[in-house]
Amino acid sequence: MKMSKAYIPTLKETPAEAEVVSHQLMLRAGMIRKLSSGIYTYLPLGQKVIQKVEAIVREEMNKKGALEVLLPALQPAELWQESERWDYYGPELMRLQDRHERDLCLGPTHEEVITDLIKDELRSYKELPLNLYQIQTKFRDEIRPRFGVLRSREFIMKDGYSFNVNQESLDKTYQQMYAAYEEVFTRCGLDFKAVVADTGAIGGTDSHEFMVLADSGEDTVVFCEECDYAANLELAKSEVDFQPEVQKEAELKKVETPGVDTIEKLADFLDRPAKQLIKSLVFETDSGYLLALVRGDYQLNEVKLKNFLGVVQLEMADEEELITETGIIPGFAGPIDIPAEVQVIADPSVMEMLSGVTGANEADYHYLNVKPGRDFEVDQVVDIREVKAGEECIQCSAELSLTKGIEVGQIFKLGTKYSQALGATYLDENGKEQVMEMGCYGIGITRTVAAAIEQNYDDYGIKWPVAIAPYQVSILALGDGEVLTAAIELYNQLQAAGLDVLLDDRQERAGVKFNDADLIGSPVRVTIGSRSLAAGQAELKVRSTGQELEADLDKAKDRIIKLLADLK
RNA sequence: CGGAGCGUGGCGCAGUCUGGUAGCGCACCUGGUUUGGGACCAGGGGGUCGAAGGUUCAAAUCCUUUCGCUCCGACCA
Repeated sequence: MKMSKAYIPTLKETPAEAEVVSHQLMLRAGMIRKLSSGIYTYLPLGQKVIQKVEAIVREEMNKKGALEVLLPALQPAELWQESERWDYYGPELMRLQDRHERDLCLGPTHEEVITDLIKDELRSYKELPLNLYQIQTKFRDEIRPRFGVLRSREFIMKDGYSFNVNQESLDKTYQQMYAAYEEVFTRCGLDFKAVVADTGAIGGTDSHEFMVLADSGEDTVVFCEECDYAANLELAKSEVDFQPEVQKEAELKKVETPGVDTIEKLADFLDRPAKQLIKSLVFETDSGYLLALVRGDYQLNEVKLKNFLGVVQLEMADEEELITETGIIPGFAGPIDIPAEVQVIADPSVMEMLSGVTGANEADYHYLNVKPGRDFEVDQVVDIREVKAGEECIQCSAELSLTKGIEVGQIFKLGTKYSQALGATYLDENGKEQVMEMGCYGIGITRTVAAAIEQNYDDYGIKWPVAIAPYQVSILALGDGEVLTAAIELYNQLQAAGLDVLLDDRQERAGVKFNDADLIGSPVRVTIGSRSLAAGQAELKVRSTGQELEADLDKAKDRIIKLLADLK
């Protein structure tokens, strides 16, 4: 592509609205423009990168025998009511009505549609397993779109769905997809980790997320320094010795603690470390109130609690209702002498305490010397705390670390959740009707593009990994006449060799061209000016490493091809 | 939804407190000089000041309502 003919509107200044690097650079490099909150237009350069990522995904999916389909984005409410997600999915689901006032939604994911298709078409075990995928725009009415394309309301996603005869077959497909995902993200040049993940609103049993490691990530990944254990913080477990150091049992004692309604204030007020306090949090569930206890120095992990309770929604109790209905006062809540109907769930970290501190369920009072079992009973002891860095790995006892990640893909074993609800069954060898086992496999295409930038940039712009660079080579013609002729000659040679090449043939000063080239971030930059031309040479520079070298014009093509090959 | 902030030419902003001819930088167009890391000179085009209503002789500026956008939080791929 010649720059003089291209539409790549680069920006010198960073738009004020862009907070994260990928958002800033995608705007500046002329890849995207915002239409509305969380809704973006992809300009030619952005579209080209998307197509590169899609091509890699297609290849790897096809290699595993998955088949591409195109599914409706607009879907009838009935389908979602059948799977009960019309209610469960919540306000995130983009809903609308047609002129007949029929309820519809814009698909955030396609389990319902695909299962509906399959249940009518597939009847025999002989036709299974089947693995279908789609790459298309999906919609989520995000509460707060942010970070540009990383969390938008409209985004491109690859979603795959497998239908298997049994668990064993599903396991096999799942493994294949896991392998395909590793291949996809490796080929995209990303530094990533596959981690054990929560299944959330999609549901199912096993799940892994593929996380691109970047500081701007919204997820926290827990991983072992020694073995292969890696999990999303939402699910991560650790080994911890909760034996209290020098603590003695003593008689329960109520003390006045005016205005001390947080763990921090309490630790300050009593001059005790948080680990000697018990944090009590009150939630509202379908079956009433629930008191969750963790040691003061831990954070409650709501996902763990939700999963234990088997609920999708979990709300902190409304203060006023809580006080009138149970007498529990937020800030001074505790497990001692609370109404029997309030369920008490404690983290193991609490149970070993000999002399803790809890709220007294009375404004401005706490209990000292609290001992679980003696002073209060708990209904369940469950791991509901958030893992902290430095704790022991549950697999090998080595130290755990935490890092930030951007989720670019997730795979699930759905089991029979949707096939059951929507009636996707088949006849087995014995002519008996069986429910299909399903799996689903997603990759955020547009998010992957942004994640790649989050991992590959410097002060001057993007440093594209070769495989997904919109153009592998940028040629800067610093002049016209012979210089331009030589540049076009090399441009033609490289294109003939199958490369995507961007030729800067604009009537611009050198500085402008250099800066745009750095911003757009082609892996290899070639400069041809009167100086180098006089010597019969072109100057090559590798964007990622800064490596510079000169090549004779007649050998430049081969040098460039070799450079690119080495970069992979 | 709670908290904070912002809407002035394509982009970045000043002007708003204290009402009085709508400005600056970048970008864009024309001509000239320049030409290896975002040139210079001269000339030029482009703005319902987010929208509606009100106060006033007079509103970007004051008042009311409303819409949009961004950030923090809850939530989530």
